[in-house]
Amino acid sequence: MPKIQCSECADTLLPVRDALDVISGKWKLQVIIAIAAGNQRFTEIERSIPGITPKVLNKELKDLEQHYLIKRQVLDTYPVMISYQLTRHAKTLDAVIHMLRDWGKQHRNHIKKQYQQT
Amino acid sequence: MPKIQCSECADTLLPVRDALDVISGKWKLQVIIAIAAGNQRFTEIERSIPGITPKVLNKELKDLEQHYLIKRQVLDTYPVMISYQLTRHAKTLDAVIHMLRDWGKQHRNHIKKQYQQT
DNA sequence: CGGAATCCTCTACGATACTG
DNA sequence: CAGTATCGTAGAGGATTCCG
Repeated sequence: MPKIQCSECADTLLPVRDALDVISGKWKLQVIIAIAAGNQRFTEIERSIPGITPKVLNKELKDLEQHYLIKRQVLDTYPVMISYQLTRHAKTLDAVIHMLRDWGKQHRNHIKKQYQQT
Repeated sequence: MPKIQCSECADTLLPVRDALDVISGKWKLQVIIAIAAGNQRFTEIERSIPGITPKVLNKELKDLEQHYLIKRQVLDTYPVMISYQLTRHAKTLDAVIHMLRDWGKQHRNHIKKQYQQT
């Protein structure tokens, strides 16, 4: 008999899953960082992320837009240009990213130490 | 020409990726929570997580052990029993999980508001 | 320029059954 | 009890080419 059913922690699991959906995957974070760094146009972003293909970038941009993390803007030029920019909502991710980065570093150190001991 | 190359932020990307590797995926967090909740034995954990199969649980447990998040202990009984427990290192994940949960909640609210406006 | 179309591979995850 | 073995599926991501 299980001591505690996990159903009660849906209150934790669901939001965490929501958050992870937004930032996990191979490219999402790199795209966010690329735009945060000042790259606004499709090709600009594409070239700032080595290895990404236009198809994948396109999909990531759409995903991020659906999550209201970036805004797509059609510039009235000829030829038409597209500008992508982070929303205010996207900036609230900063703290999360920093925390993940710090824990990730600590984790890697921990692993290394354990490895040296054995 | 890209304004800023993403290579410089490997210092962020790599640790974040390390952290995400540990907690992303459909089951990792549920397993951690199940063990934190007091389930120690394989079958106990299995029954506390609806829908998980032994094969998948086994893989997750091995992954978590490799990351030094849980410890596998063979109990000297007959028949032999196995006990899984969180390490001290695993507890350092708490802050990360709470942050993800909070941001996830806030994110869901944000989405809902935007949806109502349109 | 900013994509869309097509085809492909690889890994996470699942169902079911079996074993020391 | 604590797993393995086998088979199968879906989706993420990749390579290449083409389009308005």
